[in-house]
Amino acid sequence: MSPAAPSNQKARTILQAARKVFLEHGFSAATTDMIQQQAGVSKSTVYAHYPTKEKLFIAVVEAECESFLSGMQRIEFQPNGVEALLHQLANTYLDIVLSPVALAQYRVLVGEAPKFPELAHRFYQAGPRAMIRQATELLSRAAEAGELDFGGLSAETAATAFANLVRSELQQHYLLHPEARPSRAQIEQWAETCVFIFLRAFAAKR
Amino acid sequence: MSPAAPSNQKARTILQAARKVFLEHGFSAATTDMIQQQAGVSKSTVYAHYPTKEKLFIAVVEAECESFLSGMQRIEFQPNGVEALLHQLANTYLDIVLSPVALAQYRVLVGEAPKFPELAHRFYQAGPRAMIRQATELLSRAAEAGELDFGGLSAETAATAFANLVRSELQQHYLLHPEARPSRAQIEQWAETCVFIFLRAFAAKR
DNA sequence: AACATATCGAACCGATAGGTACAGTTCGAT
DNA sequence: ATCGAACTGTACCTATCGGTTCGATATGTT
Repeated sequence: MSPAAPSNQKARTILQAARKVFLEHGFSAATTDMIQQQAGVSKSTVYAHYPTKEKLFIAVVEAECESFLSGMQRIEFQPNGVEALLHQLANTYLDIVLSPVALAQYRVLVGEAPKFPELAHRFYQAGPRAMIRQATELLSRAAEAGELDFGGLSAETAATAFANLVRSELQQHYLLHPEARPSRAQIEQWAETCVFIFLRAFAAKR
Repeated sequence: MSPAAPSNQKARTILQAARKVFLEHGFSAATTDMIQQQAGVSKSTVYAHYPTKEKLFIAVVEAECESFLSGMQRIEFQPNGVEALLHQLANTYLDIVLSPVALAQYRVLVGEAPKFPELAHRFYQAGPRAMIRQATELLSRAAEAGELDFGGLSAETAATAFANLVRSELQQHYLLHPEARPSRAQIEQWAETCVFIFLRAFAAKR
């Protein structure tokens, strides 16, 4: 089964348990006992793998950031027309941002940002910034193809606006209403609205 | 000085101290000792006025919500032209949202939303929703005056889009970078960008 | 068989948390 | 002069926190 195995298996188990507990309670309110119990592991084992609660928290968040980043880069858009591209972007982004895990992580990281500034920055880069980087590239391709006209704004500014327009309203709502669950219909309707507005502002006149 | 006075003075002192401590450390990490010390008051006095730490936290947040609401309603816009109106709206909103106090409160409330759902909802209504309500009214007046054309969207949807476009990018950045401070120039530039985009989408063609 | 490693379980440590108890003090009102 | 409410200071209670220690046990390797 397991004991004397050179187990980094246990390390992963602990990390998963810690993730659940931290995302559920935040850093301060989470206790190492809860994590140990959730992992089904003895307390000594936890501290054999991670020296302190803080380091364990950092390990959890960094792992989550990496998975975010690799998940974003795997997304590929084959644009047949700008409108379809924008729809796909908006829906994909909202699916990620409004997932229970992402909302929980956002809550915790924002709440603990004063205590873990570097960590908050890493999340900022791995999450929102990565999205904007990708959107910038796709939108500037569409502009090169003559389908969009930013009217003097940079592609990055337009992409920033679009990403924030898509994200912020629903994200804020569900950040502050943790027991409510977003519906697919609501997501799609808001995505539609965002695409409509963006195209009204930036669709090239032909 | 004070003692046997029927003092709600002390209650206010304690509330102020609690506000500072809670906004600085969040709920879980804040201690009643810190609050007592900050207020320059004995521990017994704190518990004479507020039965538990939780109730004290709730009192702090509700007071802050009320002050938000009354502060919002006091704002008056005398628009001479839509563009000026949008500029004023954007700058005013950003000034509020990016103030250190508002950022700290947002961090705490988002972080503790799972533990205090009703409180988070009250904040949602007193903050973001109040802003959107006001923006909706002003924008629909501008639409009635023939200066805006929402192209089938409701005034509330347009106002929601504008408010979120204005707020989200910078707010997210400073939520996750607590030690950085927004500059007036940055605020005004982003406000300008938002007005530009909004007008490109919704300015009535004459 | 023997050893190293990983784990367990539970006791244990010092610190600190939220909250209470209580004896004494200061004031305003009667 | 007295009374009672508000307040202070401090000691105290109990629970729990993060973290350590240690003996027992079970395994894989040699």
